[in-house]
Amino acid sequence: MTTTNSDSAPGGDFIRQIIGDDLRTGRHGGAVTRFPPEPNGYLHIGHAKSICLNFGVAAEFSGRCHLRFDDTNPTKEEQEYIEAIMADVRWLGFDWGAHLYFASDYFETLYEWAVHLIEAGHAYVDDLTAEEIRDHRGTLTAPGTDSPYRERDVAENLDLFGRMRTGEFADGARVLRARIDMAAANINLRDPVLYRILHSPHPRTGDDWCIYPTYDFAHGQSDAIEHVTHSLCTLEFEDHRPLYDWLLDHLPVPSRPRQYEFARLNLSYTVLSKRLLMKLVDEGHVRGWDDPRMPTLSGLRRRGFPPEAIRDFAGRIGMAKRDSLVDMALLEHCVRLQLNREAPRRMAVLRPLKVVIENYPEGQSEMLDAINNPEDAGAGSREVPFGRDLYIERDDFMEEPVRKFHRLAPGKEVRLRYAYFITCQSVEKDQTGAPTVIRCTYDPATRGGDAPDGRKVKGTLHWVSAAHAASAEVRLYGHLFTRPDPGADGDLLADLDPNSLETLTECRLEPSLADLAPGQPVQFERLGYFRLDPDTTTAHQVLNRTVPLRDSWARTQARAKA
RNA sequence: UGGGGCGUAGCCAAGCGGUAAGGCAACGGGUUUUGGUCCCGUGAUCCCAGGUUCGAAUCCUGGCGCCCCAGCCA
Repeated sequence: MTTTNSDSAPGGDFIRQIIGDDLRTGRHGGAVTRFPPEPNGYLHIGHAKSICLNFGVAAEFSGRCHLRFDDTNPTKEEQEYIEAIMADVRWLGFDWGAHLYFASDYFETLYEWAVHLIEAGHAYVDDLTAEEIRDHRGTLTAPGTDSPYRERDVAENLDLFGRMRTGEFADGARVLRARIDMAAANINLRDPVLYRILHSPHPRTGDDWCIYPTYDFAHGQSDAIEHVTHSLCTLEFEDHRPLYDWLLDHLPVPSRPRQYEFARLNLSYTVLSKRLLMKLVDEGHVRGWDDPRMPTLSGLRRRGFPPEAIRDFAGRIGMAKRDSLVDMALLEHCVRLQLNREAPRRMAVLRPLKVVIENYPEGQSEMLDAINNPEDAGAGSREVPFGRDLYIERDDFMEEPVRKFHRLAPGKEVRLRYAYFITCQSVEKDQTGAPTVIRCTYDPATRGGDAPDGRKVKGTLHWVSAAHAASAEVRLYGHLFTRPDPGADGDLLADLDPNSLETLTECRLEPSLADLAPGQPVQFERLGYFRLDPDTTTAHQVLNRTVPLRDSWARTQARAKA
């Protein structure tokens, strides 16, 4: 038995327990799972939970995991999504090897099996309209009534179904239905539709078909064809399991998969529904599926979330059957954990405030050593230029410091990281009273940041040399929504946070950042983790803030205000 | 008043009749040239009520609450 993370119990979650039992008792020789996306949108972090489960289980139980597209509805599916989904799964770190499949690969077999059902009297062609079928279905508490076409004989059903295939009828004119029980308490068993007429070209099969199987008629059979042993899906399919089993019971399938359901992921301050995400994109509330505020894998990737962090997150949230709302803070924690290990440190000033070191010679500069990553001795160090004119963060100066403010203020001494102790001598302000230039003196004896006399300073500030700084645009992201459960009051858009994106255009970076590589995460000391955005050009760097560093000072201040 | 699920700390989640793991968050403390990281510490009797048992979060009965299902979507 393998445990992937510290918090999983010896037996693993209920799914791993079931699979472990099945292998132990010899029910199966190995575990075969599948991740079955419909190519009608982009993958989001909820899918990542399923991907990590399916591929994870396969790896842990020496089995395999297939990537199978559930492409049974050509009116909603596109090649663009197929490619994006494959790229996302790979990026997340999983490999389906040779096992790439499409439900559409099985259309011919599925058709033959439909004929098999008809011949056995288990399916019939129904001429009722969609509305009539709905009316005949009954309600949650009242049984349905049989369609007048339910007793058609086999020959007529066969003839009609064949003519459905050849394109003789218009969309919606007829459907093929399973002949089960119109009075079943489970509505999915009230003669579910198996095939519908859709004169629509398919991304994979083109114009070969004008009838397409429904999800219910394709999924379980596809599992069986691929010899999937454990078909893992979300809770809303629980009601479909009796139908899943019924179909396998009545068809000459080559294997017998079983379906198990787990709770889908809900994450606070965002939505995980392809429909709602598409709405945000279509209505322009975000810039696209890969907007860094989106919970899509492409959005998280652009934002700078490492795939390792998402996998770690998937392991930590557990796997159960109860509805839950996972705290976004847990995801951010996983991101920081990973980035703290791997991201080299740099200095950047997001909201610059000019500092002049009055006793530092004009025109002079020097190089100072800075450690690249205190968490990784192998990361080495670099040189950072220092000079008379510097920039510090506006937040790091207060003319009238509040209690416990450890940063720069008139008369106070602080350390400039890896540089010198400086003391604020005077402040220049504009008409509004906002500081424009801070005049300081430095102590040459504190080069590197240590005072030989042993004196201490409370604060250490990041800084950038004005003469050497590069300029950049930095985009800060917050939650897309203002509340943990957006839309709970019925109006999703009303819960959008208008301040979820803040763009800063006056940022100053230490010169070594000029050759930051595209996929390279970086920590700006005291600020957070950042990564180049694809909007970057040779003339203009754009960085995304992946996630800020934890900031206990900001928390203390917020508490003081409240 | 139909069927299917689920109820353990603010949020996740172990537990599988033997006396409530762990993570996140929060709060306190230590280390610190990032108010970062790291380290230490602080919280529950398990939806409710009965019952079985030497012993119940775990078994039984009855309530209560929440989620899903009436697409020719998946």
